[in-house]
Amino acid sequence: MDIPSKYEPQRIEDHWYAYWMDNGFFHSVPDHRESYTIVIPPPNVTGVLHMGHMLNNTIQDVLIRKARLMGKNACWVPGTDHASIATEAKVVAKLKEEGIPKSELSREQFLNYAWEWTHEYGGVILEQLKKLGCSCDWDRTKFTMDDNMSASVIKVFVDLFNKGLIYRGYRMVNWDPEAKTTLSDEEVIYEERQGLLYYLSYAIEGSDENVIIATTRPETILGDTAICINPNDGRYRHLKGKKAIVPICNRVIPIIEDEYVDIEFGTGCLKVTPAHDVNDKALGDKHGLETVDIFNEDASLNSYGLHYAGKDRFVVRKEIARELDEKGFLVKTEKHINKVGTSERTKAVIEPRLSEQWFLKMEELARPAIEAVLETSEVKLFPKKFENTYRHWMENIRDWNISRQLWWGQQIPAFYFGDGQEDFVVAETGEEALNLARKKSGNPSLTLTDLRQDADVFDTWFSSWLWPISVFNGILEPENEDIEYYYPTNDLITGPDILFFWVARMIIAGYEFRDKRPFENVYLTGLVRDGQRRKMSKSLGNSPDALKLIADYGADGVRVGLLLSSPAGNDLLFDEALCQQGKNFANKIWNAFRLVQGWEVSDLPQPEASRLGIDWYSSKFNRTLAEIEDHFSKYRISDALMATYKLVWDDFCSWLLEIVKPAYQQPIDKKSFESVIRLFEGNLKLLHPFMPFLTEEIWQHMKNRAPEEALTVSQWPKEGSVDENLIAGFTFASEVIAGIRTVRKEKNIPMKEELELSLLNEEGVSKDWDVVIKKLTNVSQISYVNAAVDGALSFRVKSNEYFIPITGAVDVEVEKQKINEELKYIKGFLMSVQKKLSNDRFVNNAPAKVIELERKKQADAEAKIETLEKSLASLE
RNA sequence: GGGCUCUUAGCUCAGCUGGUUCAGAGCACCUGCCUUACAAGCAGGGGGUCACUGGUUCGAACCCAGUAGGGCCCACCA
Repeated sequence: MDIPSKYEPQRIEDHWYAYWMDNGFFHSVPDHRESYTIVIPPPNVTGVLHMGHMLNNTIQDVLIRKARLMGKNACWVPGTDHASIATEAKVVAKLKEEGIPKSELSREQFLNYAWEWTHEYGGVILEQLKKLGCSCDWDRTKFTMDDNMSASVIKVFVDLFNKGLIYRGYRMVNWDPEAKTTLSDEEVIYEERQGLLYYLSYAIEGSDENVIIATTRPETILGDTAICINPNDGRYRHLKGKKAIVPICNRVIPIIEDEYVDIEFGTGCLKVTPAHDVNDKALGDKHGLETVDIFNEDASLNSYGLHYAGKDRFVVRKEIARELDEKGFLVKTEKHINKVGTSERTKAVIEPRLSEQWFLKMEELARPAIEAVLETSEVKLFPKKFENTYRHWMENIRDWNISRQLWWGQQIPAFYFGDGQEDFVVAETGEEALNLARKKSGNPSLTLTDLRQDADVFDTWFSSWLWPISVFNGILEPENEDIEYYYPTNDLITGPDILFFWVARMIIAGYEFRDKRPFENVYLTGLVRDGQRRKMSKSLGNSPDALKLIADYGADGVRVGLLLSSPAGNDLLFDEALCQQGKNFANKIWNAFRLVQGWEVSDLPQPEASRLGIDWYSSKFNRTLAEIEDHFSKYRISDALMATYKLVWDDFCSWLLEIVKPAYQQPIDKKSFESVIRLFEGNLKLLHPFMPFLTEEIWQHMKNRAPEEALTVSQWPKEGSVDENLIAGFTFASEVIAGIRTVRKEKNIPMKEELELSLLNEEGVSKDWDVVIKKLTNVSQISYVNAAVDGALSFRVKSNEYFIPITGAVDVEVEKQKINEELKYIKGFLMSVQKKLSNDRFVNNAPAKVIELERKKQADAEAKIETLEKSLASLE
C-alpha cells in the first residue's frame, strides 16, 4: 500500500488552503441564495495569535463552513482593529528603545512611525488564521483605520452630535499618567495593595484644638479644600461652621457636614480633595467647594505642590509623610489594604483626574438594545445566563467617555475657533467646519488656519461598535448592495470579557444607525485557561505557541482538541493532551480511508451481513445527523463534535467496517464497496467543518474531482429515514458479540479458534443478525435450543441465555457463583419495583405511562429470574 | 457591599426543567493483545451517598430553605 500509515498534516494543509483560495471558495458576492454572515471580532492589528483567538476563530470557521455546505452564501469578513491605546503603547515603547521619546515627535511624525509599524506587523495574525484553516473572505479584509472605516466613525460622531447626544464635560476620569490618556472604567483593573493609612492632625482655626483625619494619600492634602463630618456624629458637632488649617500649605478650609461620611471608618472625619477623588468631586459640587488640582499630566506635582513641585506622586507620598512627622502633624500610621485602580495596558496606577472630555449620552440609545435582548429576543445570547449580566449593565449604563488623549486613532472632528466654552463646531471636513465656524462666530473672514482641531482621538470601541455595519460600508452608503444583502449578520462569536466593551455597543449602534439588530445570535466562548485554571497570558508564560501546536498536531488536530471540551460560556482548560486526541482521531479516519482504498472490488454477490450492516449504519447516520443538527441549533459545538466523533470512530470504524471488511486478500463486492464509499463521503461532510484539511484530502483522494466538486463546496447530508428496529436489533446483537468476546477473554480463547453458540431464545430476537454475530466473533454456527446446554460457558443478554461449549472442564462453581450474583442483583431490583407497585399512593398518583413501565420492569425481571434459576438448576 | 451563577467518576463535562436512555460521555486508569487499516490501535474491565443538612412529594441529581466552598459581573469607604 503506497499510502502512509500515519496521517501527515504538514504535507497537505498548505496545499489545500491554496487550492481553496485559488478557486475563490471563500469569496462571497451577493446572489439569490440566503446569506450567512459572520464578522470576525477584529484582533489587534499588531497582535499575535493566542489560544483565545484559536478557540473563537475555530468556532467561527466551523459555523461558516457548515453554512457553506448547507448551501448558504457564507461570508466571513476578516479584519483587524487599530487598538489605539495598545498599539500606541507598543509604538511608544519601541521608539523609546530606539532612543526616541514621543515628546520629541510631532503628531505627524509619530503617526508615520505607527503606520510603519502597522504595515510591518499588521496582518501577521491574519496569516496565522489561514494556518488554522479559517475560511474568511480575504478579499473583504478590513482595518478599523481604513479610509472609509474612519470616515464612517467621523460621520457617526457628527450625526450623534447633531442629534444632541454628544457633549463635552469637565469630568473626573480615569487618568493613566504613563500613557497620559483617559481610560474607560472597563480598562481599569482594581488590585488589592498593602498600603498605609496616615492619621493627620489639622489645626482648627482660632483655637488650640485639632482634628485627626485618616487618609491613604497624604500627598493630596495640598489639594484639600474642605473637611467633612457626618452631621449625626456627636463627636464633631462642635466643629460645625469652623475652619481648619491644612498642614504645610496652611490653607484655611471650611468644615462641612454630609451624611456621606462613614462614621465608622478611620476617625469619622474626611478630608475633601475634589480634584483627585470621584466622591470628593461630588461633595465639592454639592457644597460649592474650590477645586485645587495639584498634579501635572504625568502625575508629578505642579506648583500647588510647593517645594514638592516636579516630583512624582509616590516619591512625594514618602517625603511628605516624613515632613508631616517631623512637624508633628503625623499622629500614627496603620497598615491598610486598599483597592488600587491600574491601567489594563500600562499597569500604571490610575489617577482620578478632572479634565475636559467628550461624552456620549447612553440612556436613550441603550433602550432598543435592552429590548432586543431581554424582551423580543431579536438578539439571543448563548449561553443565556449572560442576559442577566447584560441587563444589569445596560440598565445602569453610564455616559460613554469617547475621547482619548492619544494620537493613534480617528482624531475628533471638533474645531475650535476661539477660547470660549462654546467656540467650536463639529463637522466631517475642514471646509464644512469653516462654514459652520463662520456662521457661529459671526466672523466671515475666518480661515482654515484659524481653526484648531481637537487633539484627542476616539476610544477604539467608538470605531469597532460600527464593525458589522462599516465593514459593508453601510454608514457611508447606507443602501449599497452588500449592506442590504449581508446585514443583519447571523452569528457573533466572542469572549464574555468584551460583552460591554463591544457586543452591547454594537447592538446599540445597529439599532441606532440601521434600525436593525447587527446579528441574531451571540455565542460567548469561555476563557482559555491552563490546567491550574490560570488565565492564559503572555506574562505568565503559560500560553502555548499556536503555530507550534499546529505544526505538532496538525490544524485539524488542534481544532478538534480545542472544541472537544469547550461548551459555550464554560472556560476551556487547555491541555495539549486534547490536541493529541484530535490528532489521534485524524489518524483514525486516515486509516479507515487506507483500508477502504486498499480493497479490490469484484462482481460478487453482496453478503447478507454487509447488507444488514450498511442498512443499519445508514439509519444510525441519519439519527446522529438529527442529533448533530440539534446540537448546532443550540450552539453546542462540542457536543456536535462528540456525536460526530463517536459516529465515525465507534459506529463506522469499529462496527461497520469490521462487518463489511472482506477476508484477507479477498475482494469486496461492488455493491457493498459503493455503499461504504457513499457512507464514508457522508462522514466526511459531517467532519469537514471541524477538520477541513484531512477531509478534503481524503475526499479528493477517493475520486478524481473537478474543482467545483471540492468537499468545501459540496452539500451537507440531507435528513434521511431512521429504522428504529434495525438500530435496536443491532444494539442487541452488539451485546451478544460483547458477551462472546468477554468469554474469549476470560477463558483465553484466541480469536482464531472457532466457537459454537447455542441460545435459549426467550426474547424472541430475530435471527437476522446471526450472520453479523458469526462474522465478528468467529462463531461457526448458532443453534437454537430448548434447554440449557451442559458443560458450556454461559452469559445472558436480557432474558436470552447463550451457551458456548468449550473443550476442557467448565468450572461449575464459578459459573454458579456468577449466576447467583446476577440473581441477587435482579431480585433486589424486583423488590424495589414491587414495593413501588404495591404502594397505593404511587399507583393512584403516578401517570399511567410510568406505572406501565414499572409493570414491564417487573415482568422483565421475573422472566430473567426464571432464566437464571433454570440455568442454576441445570448446573446442579 | 449589590446582583448572577456553579458544586455529578481521577480530570473536563452531559443529564433537555421531578419517574428506564437515571446515575451517563470523552479522556485518564486497569487487564489482555504487534489479529495484514490504524499500538496515534483493537478487545475487555473497574470506578460516583450526584457538596452538606433539612423540607415538599407516592417518587428528588433535578423543586424549596439553610450551610460550606468555588466562579463571574457591577459598585467601591477616605
